[in-house]
Amino acid sequence: MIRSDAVRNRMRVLQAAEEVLDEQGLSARMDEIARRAGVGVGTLYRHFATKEALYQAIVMARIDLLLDEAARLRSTGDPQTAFFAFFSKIVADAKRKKALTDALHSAGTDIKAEQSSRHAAMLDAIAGLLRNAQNAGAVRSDVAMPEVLALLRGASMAAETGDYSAPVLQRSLAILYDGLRVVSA
Amino acid sequence: MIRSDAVRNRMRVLQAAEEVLDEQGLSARMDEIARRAGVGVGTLYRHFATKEALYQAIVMARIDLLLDEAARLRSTGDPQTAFFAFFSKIVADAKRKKALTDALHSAGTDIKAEQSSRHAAMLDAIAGLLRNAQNAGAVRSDVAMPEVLALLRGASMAAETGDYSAPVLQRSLAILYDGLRVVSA
DNA sequence: CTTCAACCGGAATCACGATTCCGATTCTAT
DNA sequence: ATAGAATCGGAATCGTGATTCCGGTTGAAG
Repeated sequence: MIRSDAVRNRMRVLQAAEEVLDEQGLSARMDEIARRAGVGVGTLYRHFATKEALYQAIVMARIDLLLDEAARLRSTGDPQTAFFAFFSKIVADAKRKKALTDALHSAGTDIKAEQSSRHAAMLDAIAGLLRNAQNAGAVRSDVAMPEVLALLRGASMAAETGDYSAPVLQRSLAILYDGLRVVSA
Repeated sequence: MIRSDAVRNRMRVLQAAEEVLDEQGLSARMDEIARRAGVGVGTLYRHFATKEALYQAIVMARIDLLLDEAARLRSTGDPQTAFFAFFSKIVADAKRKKALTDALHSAGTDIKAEQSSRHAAMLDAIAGLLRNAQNAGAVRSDVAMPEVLALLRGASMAAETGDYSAPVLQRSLAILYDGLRVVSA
């Protein structure tokens, strides 16, 4: 039988970790997370063997939400806007929830199994939206995934710094989107 | 009288620091810099009171080079391309020489006197090139500095990760530039 | 060729967080 | 109510890298 307090604490830890990681990114301290969860660090470590593991859990949950959103956009919205909407969604997420960006992209480094599967799913989702948008003539046909990912990464990272206001970010994205649509020059 | 060996060592330290910081960014270790300079850490610290100070020295030197480049472009090249050339120059610099990006931009944080003067000069240089480009009709007139800085920051950060090949970065910038030129949508 | 202040090298010290350990506390089952 | 396994809390421990210290060296001046 699983102890009820263990369940409660795990939930608290997860919630506190999400808050703190979103606010401070990877540099957040374990103490802070434990304190915010009203729990000792020992408890925190019993639930998540390492800071990295905790981080992964949070990030993967968030990626799942994004994947849902992608699916929704693919069916609901029209292909003309779905792609840009999802792009914006990711950037907005990066702005509010720090430390998602690197995990979201991350080329090399040490990727675990589950993590890499989410990663692949994410790439598929983006590729799908891109293809639809291109078929619908909403995005120029000469852009491929690598460029899109690089641009997405840059936009996310800039947003993550928190140095730019929402309107400025909005205008920046608008410029970027114009570039993705344009055919001539 | 300043000892000749002291002068020699200072130069070595500076050179080694530049190499190491460019390769590894802020996370470079002082030991490594000292070793690379063929000097003890003690010597390193006599010349630069802190890692931060050393970092500042390197970054400011690099910013000066960029400022020279900006001046050259403003006089030599035509306004049509000067702006984009400088933008690319900064991004290329970020790719090769890591850990310049944050210092180059950096909104809040603790800025020292000299540092902030360079920072202001940099902003002026970019603003000047942007204005010229807009007057020449090379850049849409409805974009302002904030957006440009945000885009520059994003591009620099993405380049800095080293996850994207030169061709991909090139294509990404091309898309961005198209967005900056476009008038319609 | 002395002298000695400035300069060196690098071991020792500090600082800061992550992670471990273990006695004290609960839960759950009987 | 009671046992005892699972779970707690948080002090102590580790690891990593920046910074300090100080006995030994070395260049410059007389």
